[in-house]
Amino acid sequence: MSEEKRAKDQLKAHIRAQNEKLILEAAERVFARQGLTKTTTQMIADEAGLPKANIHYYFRSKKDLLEAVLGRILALWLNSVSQFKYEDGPKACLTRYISEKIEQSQNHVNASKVFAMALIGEEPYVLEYLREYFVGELKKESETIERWVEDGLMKPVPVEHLFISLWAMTQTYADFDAQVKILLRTPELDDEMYDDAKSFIKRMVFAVCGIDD
Amino acid sequence: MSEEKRAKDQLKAHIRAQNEKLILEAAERVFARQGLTKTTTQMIADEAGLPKANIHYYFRSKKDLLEAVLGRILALWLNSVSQFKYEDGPKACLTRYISEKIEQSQNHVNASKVFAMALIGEEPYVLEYLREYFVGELKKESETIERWVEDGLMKPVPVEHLFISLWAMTQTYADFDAQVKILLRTPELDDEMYDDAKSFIKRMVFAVCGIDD
DNA sequence: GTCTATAATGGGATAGAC
DNA sequence: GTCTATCCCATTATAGAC
Repeated sequence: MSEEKRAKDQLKAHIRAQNEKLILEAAERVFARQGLTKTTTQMIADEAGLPKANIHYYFRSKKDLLEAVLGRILALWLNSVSQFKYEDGPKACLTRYISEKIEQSQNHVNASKVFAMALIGEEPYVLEYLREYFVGELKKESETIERWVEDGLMKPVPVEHLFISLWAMTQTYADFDAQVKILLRTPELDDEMYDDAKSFIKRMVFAVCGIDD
Repeated sequence: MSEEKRAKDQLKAHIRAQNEKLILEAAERVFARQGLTKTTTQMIADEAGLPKANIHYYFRSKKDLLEAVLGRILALWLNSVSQFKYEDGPKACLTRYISEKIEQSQNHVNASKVFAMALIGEEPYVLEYLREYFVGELKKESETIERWVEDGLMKPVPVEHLFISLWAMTQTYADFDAQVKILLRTPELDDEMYDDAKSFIKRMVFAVCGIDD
């Protein structure tokens, strides 16, 4: 009997995990397309191919669902960008960082937009995360950069403003892709355009840091 | 009689102009704080100190009101940034451009946020404007830069990406000020911080363009 | 031109049958 | 765990008195 129960529980857990994933992915797409408030649970249900009541079965409220979506994005953000390693030196680390950030914009447009919307709307959930994790990350990176500066591997730069600029320049290709497409006169951004963005941003950053290109 | 009528009309026009301005300014603030969709006409009415029906008297629909707000912002955007002049040279023009863009972020935080929200939400009204005016502006600036490059006053740069980066770096201080404040560990952005941003962005741009600082 | 009261709609959430 | 039907509330918009 207890074995039968365990099997049932496993099945239930599996169904739950599968449906939650389905809903979260559908929600991310709809939130990105429609904006956080304009999005209705009905739209998410339609996108997921489920009746609306099921959305509320898996996520108590729309707010809970949004926070779950944001949670996935924030975890992704934290894991998809490498930390600086002193031994690798500024050129390799900055190259990798810029490449990864642009690739993030390229491969996770929806996630980036939802994050941007939440940030511009000052969602407490996102601000809390920034305070908790991002400030700490930045501090580590700053210390590495300062050692590079001391050791004459690069010129001194205001580290906070450098990172603010790096995020702005890389994420703008996802968040404001509509504007970018208009300016580049293209219906879609292709690999070459992202590569051009990467190269240009690297050139700027290397130039200001006094790193030979 | 016709004179009396004219006087009345003038008064009416004055009242209309005054109230429209009051509503537009209130709406910009609320749209920036709450987001475009979360904002209700009731909130705008409260912010303006008027009953809700008056909002609809002056602006048929919420959509009309949003477009009127965006219209003011777009006009401001177009007028508050100087065009490049060949004779002034790259250093003076880029300096002025960056300063003006940062000052725009500093002095019109709400306008910048509403614009960003409309852009991320791909409001047709804003996209149309970008296609109509911005692409043309950019083309003029590109031509000037290309002449500077030909005449050896600066190194060649991919002009579209340069402008995308310039807008991203300068507007991020308004649009994502919540993030900037967290990273700079400050409750409010002060003049000194905006000056630091200006200096750093100028350094980056001069460096990549090969202009002596 | 101003304002109260209300119509009309749409959306979040849930009860309860299956 | 799924889904239909429904409740309830917030919101846009307007009618109509002043």
